[in-house]
Amino acid sequence: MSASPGSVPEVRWRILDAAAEAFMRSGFANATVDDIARDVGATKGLVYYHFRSKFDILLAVYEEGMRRVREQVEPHAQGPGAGRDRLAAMSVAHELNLMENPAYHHVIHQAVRGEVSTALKERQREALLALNRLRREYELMFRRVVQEGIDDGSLRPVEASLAARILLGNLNAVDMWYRKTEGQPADELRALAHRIVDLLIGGLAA
Amino acid sequence: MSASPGSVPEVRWRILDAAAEAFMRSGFANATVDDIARDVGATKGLVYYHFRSKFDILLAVYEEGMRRVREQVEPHAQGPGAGRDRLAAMSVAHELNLMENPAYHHVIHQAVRGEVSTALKERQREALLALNRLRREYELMFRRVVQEGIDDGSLRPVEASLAARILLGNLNAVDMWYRKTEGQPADELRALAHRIVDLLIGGLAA
DNA sequence: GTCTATAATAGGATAGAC
DNA sequence: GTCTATCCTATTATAGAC
Repeated sequence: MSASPGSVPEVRWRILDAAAEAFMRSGFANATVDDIARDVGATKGLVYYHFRSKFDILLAVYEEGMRRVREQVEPHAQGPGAGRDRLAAMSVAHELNLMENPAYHHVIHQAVRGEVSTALKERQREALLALNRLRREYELMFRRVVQEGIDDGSLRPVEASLAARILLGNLNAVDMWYRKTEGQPADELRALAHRIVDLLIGGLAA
Repeated sequence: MSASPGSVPEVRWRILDAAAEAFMRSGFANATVDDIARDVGATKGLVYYHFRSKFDILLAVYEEGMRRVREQVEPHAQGPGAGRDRLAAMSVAHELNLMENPAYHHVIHQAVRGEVSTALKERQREALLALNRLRREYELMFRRVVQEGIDDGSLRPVEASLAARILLGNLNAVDMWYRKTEGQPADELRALAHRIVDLLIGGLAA
């Protein structure tokens, strides 16, 4: 498949996917550019033709991962429904996106935890900071909806910032144990996501 | 303070603490033995006198972290109380231990996620697997108590294994944002831990 | 026990052929 | 665009002085 003018060449996506997988498997620092190239079925030369450095690949994975999850989640934040219902819809969408793109999310979490810091050029530091700001805004969106839910009475009057952090932390914790299984039907995934969100919002207590 | 015969020399602890901090700060792979030595106020030579390799330091941190958290949490698993109450007590103890030893827990999480895999000697592979088994048993203890809570009616009849994973995942997610602040009073920590556990077990719903 | 070399090597990055 | 060959730096680990 040849790339149309101005579009992103297909091999770039394959590198991104392979990199996300490798970074998840071994951690960013342990994964080598050779690993990535091998998974793509090529050599280092190709990778360095498309990306300036290993860290720039990480940035691209981070950016693409955020683009995908925002696209799915943000539409649910607005709307006329109760805060609790919007929060649940956002949470399910986030969880589904995570289960469909585990490697991308895993890489984002490594970046947020700061486990990717090597000696960075100014340009790269800036880019990482910008992405972390984007991530922070994404988290604040959850907090805003929690607050709206408290205000409209659909959620318990808890501390919104703490509750939002815990909710999102929990949603993300799934990346510790969830692994995509080949050919798992979409409705099974949806059911799992709903059960998780129900537990988080509804609690464990009888 | 000189070490009594057979006891662990004090400098070993300082190395362990410095290593845990460095591994948390930069990730295991990025942290260098020089970093650790500098934080101890010594040079590499000292570190390699006390540990055979960087990976062996990780193993020691992992082991010590698990020892500390089990010591605090396991006593709450038994006893006559309702499952829900025991689960809450375990969760608070786990959370307090995490907030008091964030670096140790952070390192354990890296190991569980498999972000520490370099080329390992057989001896090291074995040790890592043994610790991961220990961790798994620790998690199963939570699941057992969840099941007991369901059986005695103090918890909702959910899927115990999923609920336990989510609970523990959430408790651990705190390591993403919590940072010890100097001289934070112990009862403030306790209050925070209780609020978190209350949210997790009681849920967000009104 | 602790330090100062220094050996050994892996892996990121680049140049240039094709 | 992609590959091969090579450079080069950072870092683990060791040897030996003190």
